[in-house]
Amino acid sequence: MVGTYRVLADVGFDGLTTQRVADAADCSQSLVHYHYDTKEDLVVAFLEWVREAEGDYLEGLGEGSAEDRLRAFVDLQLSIPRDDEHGWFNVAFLELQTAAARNDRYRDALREFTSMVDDVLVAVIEDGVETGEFRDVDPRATARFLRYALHGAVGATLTLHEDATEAVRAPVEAYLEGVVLAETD
Amino acid sequence: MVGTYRVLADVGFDGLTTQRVADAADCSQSLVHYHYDTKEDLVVAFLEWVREAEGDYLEGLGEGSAEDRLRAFVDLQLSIPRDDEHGWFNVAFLELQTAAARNDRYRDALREFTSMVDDVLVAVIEDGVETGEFRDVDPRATARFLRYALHGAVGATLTLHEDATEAVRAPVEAYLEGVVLAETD
DNA sequence: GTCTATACGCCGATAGAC
DNA sequence: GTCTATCGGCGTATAGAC
Repeated sequence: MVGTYRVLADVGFDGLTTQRVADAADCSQSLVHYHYDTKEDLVVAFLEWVREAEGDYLEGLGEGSAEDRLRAFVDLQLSIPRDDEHGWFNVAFLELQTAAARNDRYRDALREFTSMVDDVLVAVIEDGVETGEFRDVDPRATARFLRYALHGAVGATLTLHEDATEAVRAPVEAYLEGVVLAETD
Repeated sequence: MVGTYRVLADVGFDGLTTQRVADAADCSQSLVHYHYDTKEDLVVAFLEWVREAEGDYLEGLGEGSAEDRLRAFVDLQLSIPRDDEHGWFNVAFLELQTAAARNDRYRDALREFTSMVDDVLVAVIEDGVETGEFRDVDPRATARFLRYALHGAVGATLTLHEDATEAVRAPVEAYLEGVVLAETD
């Protein structure tokens, strides 16, 4: 699994081969097939393995107020670096998502990621609405809109090298203030 | 070029091979290489070819007021169908975008698409700001935020089969009313 | 321009020894 | 569990005839 992560970061999902995973794990290619019958099995197992780490990652939102946690989420998304191993792995993760369009098993596995994110966001927004920090927005719809916007920005940064993660900060702020956060004036 | 389009829609960028393009164009594989030295050349030429069609596509925004044209853009993006040839081609286009992360030539070609979209959107928003239909928002930042949000939603619909294009309509409307459109009350 | 034939490599997966 | 060896297939690209 660790080897798979490195290979994905190195050469992308497109370049993921059982031989490269074997090299990264310092074993023979056939041993990879001994543990995972097919390459598809390997990938699905990897996605389940990495999902647990993702859970911890989302814990990084901390405690604080609903507004703090929402802002922490935005920062977390927009702070994905472009040139280190983590960034390159995220590129591979985007490749995997497009592969999911034609592969049911990948799609099911990846949907659990997005629903995990949504659940966290929905909880934060519901909390904010209840305490009066936020306006009376639809938590689920707002969560998904925010997820899509940030995902789109991160994708453009990682793949097209747009300066999206910076450029989008102000508009996101405008959205939060104009639609989500309770008016303070 | 037409054959390439069909192949991409059929089997995706991952499944794009010179042999399949040859089959779709009803010629031999070597003839493809006669016209395009490498597969990469073929893809770059294809992207330039398809960009012209994209220009016409964006003309579909029509005339109308700035608000009408902005809404037309949103509808245009959110009405991409998931199961016809056009939808599958868009999936392949997403694959191509992720490939751009590791390929300079693809990246340059694709950036021209996004800057084309941005230019159209910026013009609409500038117009709206001038006429007073819109508030005094930053046209470029607003355009990109909107592009990212819609792109994220379309991507999730096409790849993960989320019902994003529907779910996002209300939040987008809330964004337009709460941030972009001039207050009418 | 268009073809057939082919070189050459890498892929996923399996067989079989240890 | 782990290895080496190997099969069959498909990928890009090229050579050379017409």
